Amino acid sequence: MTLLQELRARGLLQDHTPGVEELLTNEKVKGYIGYDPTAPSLTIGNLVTIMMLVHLQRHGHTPVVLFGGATGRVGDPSGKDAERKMLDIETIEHNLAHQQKQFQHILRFDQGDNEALLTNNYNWFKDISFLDFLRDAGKHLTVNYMMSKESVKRRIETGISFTEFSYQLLQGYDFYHMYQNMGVKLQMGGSDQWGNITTGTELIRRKVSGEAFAITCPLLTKADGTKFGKSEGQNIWLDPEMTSPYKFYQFFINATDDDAPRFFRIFSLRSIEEIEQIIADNAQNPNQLKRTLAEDVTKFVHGEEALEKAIATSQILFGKGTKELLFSMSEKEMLETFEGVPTFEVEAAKFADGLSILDLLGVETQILCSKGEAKREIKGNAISLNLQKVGSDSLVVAKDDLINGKFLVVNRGKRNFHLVVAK
RNA sequence: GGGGAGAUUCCAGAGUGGCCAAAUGGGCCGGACUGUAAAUCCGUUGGCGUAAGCCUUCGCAGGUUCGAAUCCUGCUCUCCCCA
Repeated sequence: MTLLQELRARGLLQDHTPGVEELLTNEKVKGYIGYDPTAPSLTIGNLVTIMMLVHLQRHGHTPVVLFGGATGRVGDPSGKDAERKMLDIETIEHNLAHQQKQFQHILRFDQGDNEALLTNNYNWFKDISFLDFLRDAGKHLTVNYMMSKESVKRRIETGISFTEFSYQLLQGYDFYHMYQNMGVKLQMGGSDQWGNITTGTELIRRKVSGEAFAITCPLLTKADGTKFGKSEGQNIWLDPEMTSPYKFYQFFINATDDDAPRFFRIFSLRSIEEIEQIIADNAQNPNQLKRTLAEDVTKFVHGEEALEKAIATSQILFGKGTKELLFSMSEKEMLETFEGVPTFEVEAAKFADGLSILDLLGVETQILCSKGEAKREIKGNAISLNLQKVGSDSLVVAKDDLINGKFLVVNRGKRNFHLVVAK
């Protein structure tokens, strides 16, 4: 199976330039994807294109990660309705360092003939003067050509700064530079990047009569049409400090049934044959499919050990968990189980003569925003303490309610757990 | 440059002197049903208070009034039309 066939089978192929198939069968190719350091961590949304790099490498080619240390300072208009906020340089450097670490878990950087490479376009842009750039890049493409791109057209009415307008030229220059200096012939990315990518292939053609190639993947959406990658309005990050492996695992468990097969094809490292087999076997059992999906991805991103913990926690919280079980757990077990569950500390003394449930929820912790909200939620039967529903907002939490004398498990709704630690 | 319209609670959008913490829809959150899913139905959606009630909120700053989101003045911003 060729790379292209594999990407297609996995739902990771939207579009490609002619001749890619031949290129990939005839030679070992270096292919890159650019990532803008606009956040301290990569997100699960980024993971989609990262999978393209993973498969590229698994097919014996060389994946190249390009960090937009320079272009991240400018902002890509693609898919944006409004001008983007600029980040300061310290933030960008900081983000970049973090993202770099994450890639080291995901791609293989230590493997002889096709180890992954990593570079930063600041390396070359920092030495190019504006005049040089106008001569070397700007001269070769017409404004008419640049304006014909969808990302630009969409913004012509509402306004686009010269800076964002120029973005495709910068990205195109990246491709050109890497083509010339690193032998990179392929650029991949989300389908929203098609315009920017082809600016690159065009620049390469015009400047050096070279031929470069592109592959894009569809933008991943959920069955309900909303953007993939957020949970309760929050981003799912790949950094375990920012999104715990438990939450990460839960993100997939909570996927809509209809999405599970698609997600599974995209994110599982299993062979496509095995994937299809598992999907077929679980046609009547979507929950099992989602479990397998969640396990595969969590293991891939966070490792075996983190996965085990995420599963253990999930089982206690959603499966066999009872108040009695919680009280039978040791302090160590508690901490391990609830690692990754949002945790709040409250002074132990406050429990000494009883702490009202409203103060606990709305004042002493940020589980809820206010006492008013706490009252509403309790009235709505949403709050549980140590896995038992709180029926009255006049409940007082005393020392005896603390597991091991220091823990409280509070949940709001059936999915949002919190750990309160008395200190 | 001239003329017009507008800025309301997360969003859209009612409200044109007291009955307005502000209709309705969407979203969010929650409940029921299920399977930690979707769909559906239901509830909630500024803060404090057990409550009566109090406090903050309708672009910003003043003013009129017993009382203003609603009236007046100035300011800022947005949109539309003409030039």
